[in-house]
Amino acid sequence: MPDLLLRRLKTVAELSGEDEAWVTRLCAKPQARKAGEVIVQQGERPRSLFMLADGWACHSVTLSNERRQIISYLVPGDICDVHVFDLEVVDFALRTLSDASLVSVSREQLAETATRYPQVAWGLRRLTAISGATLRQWLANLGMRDAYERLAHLFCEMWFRLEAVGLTHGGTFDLPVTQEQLSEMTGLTPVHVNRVLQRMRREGLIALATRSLAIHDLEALRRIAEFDGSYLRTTAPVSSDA
Amino acid sequence: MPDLLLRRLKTVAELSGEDEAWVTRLCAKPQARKAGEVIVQQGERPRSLFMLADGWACHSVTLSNERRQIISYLVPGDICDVHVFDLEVVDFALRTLSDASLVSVSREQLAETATRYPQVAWGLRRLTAISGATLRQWLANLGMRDAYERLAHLFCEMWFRLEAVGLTHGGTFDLPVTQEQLSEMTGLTPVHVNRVLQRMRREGLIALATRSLAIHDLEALRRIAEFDGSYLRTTAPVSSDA
DNA sequence: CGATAGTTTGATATCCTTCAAAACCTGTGG
DNA sequence: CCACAGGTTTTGAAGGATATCAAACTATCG
Repeated sequence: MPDLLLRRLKTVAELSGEDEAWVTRLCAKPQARKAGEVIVQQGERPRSLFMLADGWACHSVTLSNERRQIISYLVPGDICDVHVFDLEVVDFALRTLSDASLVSVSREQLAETATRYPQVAWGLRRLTAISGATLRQWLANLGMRDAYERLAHLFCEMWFRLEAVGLTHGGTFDLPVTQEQLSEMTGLTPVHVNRVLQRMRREGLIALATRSLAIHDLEALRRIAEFDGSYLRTTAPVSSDA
Repeated sequence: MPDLLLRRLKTVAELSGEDEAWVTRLCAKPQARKAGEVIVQQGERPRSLFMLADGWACHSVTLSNERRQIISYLVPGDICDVHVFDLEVVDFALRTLSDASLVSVSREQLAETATRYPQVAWGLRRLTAISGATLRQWLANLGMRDAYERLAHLFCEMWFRLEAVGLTHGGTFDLPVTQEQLSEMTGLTPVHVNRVLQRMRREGLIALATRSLAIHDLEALRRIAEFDGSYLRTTAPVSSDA
């Protein structure tokens, strides 16, 4: 919880002391939210930009008949959507998956960031670009892979994203998500997710406790999913521009 | 072909005469490409930002075993990816689907746009936001809908996107895409796509000629797909900001 | 300790894929 | 103008992956 947002930003951009101070100020007053709260409704006008300081959240789209798809999940250090202010209506909901802590950035603060802290702005752009890439990979995941591969891919991605913010401990990480929610992420049935998970356990790939996932054989998971994490782009940045 | 790019931009932002002149200049020298060419390879460093002046193109991701997923398709007036310059490597390929005409914008030109033509920059941001929304809807499409609904959704989307740039004529539009490619968009088998198309014809929803699609019952397609086009956001913009 | 949410199980139906071959176009060269 | 080549669409039969439904279990928490 000690500024994971700052930590995350620093993985994608070089920040000066002033930059850091500004970011710290932006993150000054995080709001606590309970699991399962709706932070932003599909169809609302954008009020502010959210960044996730702690906990998990997700973007989702809902159809009339109760069908719901999780479009992306957010872990600590992620920003929710930099483009919010560019459209008059947001096309997806933002919901917490676990108890969470959110930082809210106003339109004005964002504008000020752009003009006075270009490195921070650049970092935000890069994070945005990364979540765009993640979305594309996910689309590919749904389109090309079967259930087994899909879940393997998901777990690989989670592993690397959480590792980047130091949220893994010895092959294990917190997974505050039900199988039903995993099914909403993967476009599968809860029942089927359950069966695939059992298979993965039987094969010694993972172990799954109530709120945490242990990865026993990351290499195997990567092979199964043909996972190439380069889209998560965690290398140090080289240069910026205006 | 008379600047569809300009036309598209004007659907999302108010442009002054100078803005228009600048856009026209950017679009001065379009390059012609044949169908099926690879414009940008997965894994390349970004060289320039592409905008599609004419024809169809797509972004795609490929897995080793020949599996390929079309991540998004581009129609005239679309920009290919504003975030190219924010990452050191691009994570998806850009390919033409038909003979096409592409405008290429350099890093410097983009920077100049940002500093000297804020309205144009705003328009580009909005178009980017829209394609992000489109991507999310597509993900939802793959995750929640069956083959029949998926194709219905795709056709609705195509209809409204093409209409926005004046590329529909009396219920019909050019569709320079094989069933195989439709299958790569929807994550289905070519064979199955074929069967669903036949069903749609039998039901009087569409008619499909070699290179063009006639929508016979748009309302029915919308109902089937629960299509809500508001994410394509084609209303006039209200205000900008720095 | 009982209520409630989450996970597991089994049996059955369906959608979609796979493979392989046939039919159909469209453009090209003789 | 015909014939043929190559790509695209269509067809059929059969298998596999995933969904559906409903019930039994298992945790967790007040």
